[in-house]
Amino acid sequence: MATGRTHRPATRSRGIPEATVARLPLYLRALTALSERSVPTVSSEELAAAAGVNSAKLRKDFSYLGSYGTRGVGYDVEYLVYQISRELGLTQDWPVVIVGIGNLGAALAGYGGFASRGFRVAALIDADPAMTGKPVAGIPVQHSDDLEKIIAEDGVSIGVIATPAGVAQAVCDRLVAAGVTSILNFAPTVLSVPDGVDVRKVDLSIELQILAFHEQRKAGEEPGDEQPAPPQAAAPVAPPVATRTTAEGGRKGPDGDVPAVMPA
Amino acid sequence: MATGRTHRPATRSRGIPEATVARLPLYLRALTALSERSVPTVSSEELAAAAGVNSAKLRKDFSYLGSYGTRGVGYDVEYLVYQISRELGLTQDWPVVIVGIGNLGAALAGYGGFASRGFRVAALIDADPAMTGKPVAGIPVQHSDDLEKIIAEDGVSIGVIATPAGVAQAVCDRLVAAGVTSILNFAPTVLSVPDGVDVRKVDLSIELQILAFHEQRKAGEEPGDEQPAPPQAAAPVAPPVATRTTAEGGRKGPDGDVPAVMPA
DNA sequence: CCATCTTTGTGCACGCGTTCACAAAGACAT
DNA sequence: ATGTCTTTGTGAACGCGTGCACAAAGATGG
Repeated sequence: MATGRTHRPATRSRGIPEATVARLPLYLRALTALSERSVPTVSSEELAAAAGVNSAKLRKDFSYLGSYGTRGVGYDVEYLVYQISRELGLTQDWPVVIVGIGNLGAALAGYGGFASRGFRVAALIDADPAMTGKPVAGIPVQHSDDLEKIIAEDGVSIGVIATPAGVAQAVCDRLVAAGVTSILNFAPTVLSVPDGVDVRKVDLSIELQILAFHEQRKAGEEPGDEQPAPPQAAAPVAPPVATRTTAEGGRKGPDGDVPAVMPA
Repeated sequence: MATGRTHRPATRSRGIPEATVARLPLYLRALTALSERSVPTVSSEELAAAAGVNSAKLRKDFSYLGSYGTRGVGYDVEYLVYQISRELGLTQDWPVVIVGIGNLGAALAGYGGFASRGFRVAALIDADPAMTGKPVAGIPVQHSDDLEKIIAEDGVSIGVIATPAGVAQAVCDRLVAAGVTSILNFAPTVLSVPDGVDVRKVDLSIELQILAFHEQRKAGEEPGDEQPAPPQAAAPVAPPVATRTTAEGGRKGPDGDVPAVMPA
């Protein structure tokens, strides 16, 4: 879950469970694909398979939206697409600003997934004066000095942060002060925001580390249930004492950040 | 959570809870920052604040790793960095291949977060012959014909998919067949893999849609607890009944996938 | 050596999320 | 109409994750 809710009691009084909300986009994608193939109806079983979830879960998810299915038949594809779109707020236009037009920011600007679902890139913002005016993905980059003005004029409420970690919090603060209430953060930092502002984070490094954990476990299992990890109690593995834990022959974390070893 | 486990019973016999594993990288980052500032020890309270979590949760998380703290004092920063790194498997070298060197793939190739934590970009792979040999982020792109060879030679077990959705499953299949057992998927598709292979997905579009949902709710609340969404009970929107949901209107999306609104 | 103070480690309770399993609802054929 | 068959919608049980609150551990000072 590369996500990170920040507060909010839970799911709201009579609302839809958070876990369900997170799956709705998945269902929507599968339904849209069916819609394009002109499939009129689908059963929970079929749709669940397409979305990669359990059919019981899918039915329960839909039950939170209302009774949109027909027993013995299934769900009307078009109708469901509409209902989910409406529930997610995709029937309205959401202007989005992307701050930090480096490699990643540029990739995001050109990402088709934005435009295709009600999201509109209202502006690209970067602090580098050399970037100002330069078109990226067909949109001219604007200087961060104008951040507040841009947000106010376009009524932007969603901001995407693709800046270096060091300035992410500062950018976040300015976005929030300017009126943004939802933030998608790609910078590897924990952002703190006032109540009422939602933050979701996408962190490539974290995802990789989670994969590495499972990968390591897989490798360590085959041999025969070997002791997964010497509880440090003993003396083995690089007793935190002065060792150099390979994988770090003296490399240097670009943004300051090394595997690091340890003196007991 | 932009994540997506695919199977696996839960957390493994005597292992660490999945939720905890997902937070370890977060702690590691905070600890690394402290380490660079030469802070010797830190309390659960301080570290929790830095990582943006609850201190009780943090202590419980660490308890799964062992008793690495000292009551009345806190945790030894360097020692904890080492323990977490080891637990996550970051003390070893993980060669990674990135498939699909478009905007996103290039951004990933240049992302510092990779190299900084034991991950090494072993190869960049793209199907476009025009890309072959061209250096991206200092690494020459290789043609996808050589995918199997590359993976075998470098002993790659982690693959990153940054291709268009249409070919993601095919690429995935090839990666798995070649020996990759962990995949980080950026393509907006549900990948199906055999047991034993882990898949995590990062989907920008989904994250935005979740934000839009909350944003819409925030907007709809102020007015005075207004009915958040007409429950459709009424007569409006296309009652699923007879409505033949025709053989499709004739809408068309870029990569197959449209906002999809609906004939009221 | 004892008292006090800080901070960890964890037992426990609670709530969310998942899954099973089945009754109810409706389509469809006869 | 009636019966059969399919598929939904959901009650109930279970398990994981979270957070409280406190006892135990150890540091520190006298």
